[in-house]
Amino acid sequence: MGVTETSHDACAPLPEPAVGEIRLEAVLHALADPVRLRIVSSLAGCTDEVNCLAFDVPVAKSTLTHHFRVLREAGVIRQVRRGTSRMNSLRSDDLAARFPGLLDSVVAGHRASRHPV
Amino acid sequence: MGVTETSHDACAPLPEPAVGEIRLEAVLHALADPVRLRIVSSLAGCTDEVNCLAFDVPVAKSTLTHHFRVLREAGVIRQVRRGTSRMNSLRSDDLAARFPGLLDSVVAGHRASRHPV
DNA sequence: ATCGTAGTTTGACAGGTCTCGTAGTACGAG
DNA sequence: CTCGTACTACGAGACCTGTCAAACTACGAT
Repeated sequence: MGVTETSHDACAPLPEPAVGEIRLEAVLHALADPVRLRIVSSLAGCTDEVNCLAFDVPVAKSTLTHHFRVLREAGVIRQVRRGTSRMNSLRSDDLAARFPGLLDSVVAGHRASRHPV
Repeated sequence: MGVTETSHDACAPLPEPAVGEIRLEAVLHALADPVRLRIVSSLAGCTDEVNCLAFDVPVAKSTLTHHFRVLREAGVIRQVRRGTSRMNSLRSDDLAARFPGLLDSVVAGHRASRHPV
């Protein structure tokens, strides 16, 4: 019986807004937090997926869960279940399609303000 | 006595951060509110200064004062006293210098999402 | 089957934000 | 000087947010 694939697809991304549903205010609000900005900046750096606990932000696990949900529900990131982990990736293409240049300028601005050592 | 000009210059802008002091998170937070986003979008449209009550946002006067202060303290707008009015203008150049492309993409995104009639 | 790892859920708390109405200030016009 | 206009200041209330700890679930490894 091929129930495993239909009932709960282990590789399907968690609930997220469609490209056309992404709201500007939600994205700006999601990016306006230092912890989330740092996460996004990190994600923009590496090309492939990263699990949730791989970020060196000084917050508790549950707080991290909260921030990842805000980012996902705003349409900034995508989360996919992979074993016991959640792999996160930026929705760069979707964001660029809806708000061209926004993500790039934010990430660039964040890097610049964290004055390169 | 020429006290009038030195003690309180009627044309000096109200307290605002210097260009180098503008923080990305503060700007994003300032833009993440529907009322303020609308104000900024309006200001981006007309080239010259606009007084505070010239915006058709559905909020009380005191609320408007609050929003203008948030925008000014974030470094998004400049306020200058002119008679009994406060003339507001976008700090487009300063923002472009510090976070290139940010303001443009936000304003463009806001206009686009308010689906053109 | 047992254990450890990764993450979620819940409840709680402190603090911030948006909103308003009312009262007050500053300025120009008459 | 008096009046109206434009805006600010000061609470106060409702709501939202970021944070944590503790208990829980889901999965893989042994």
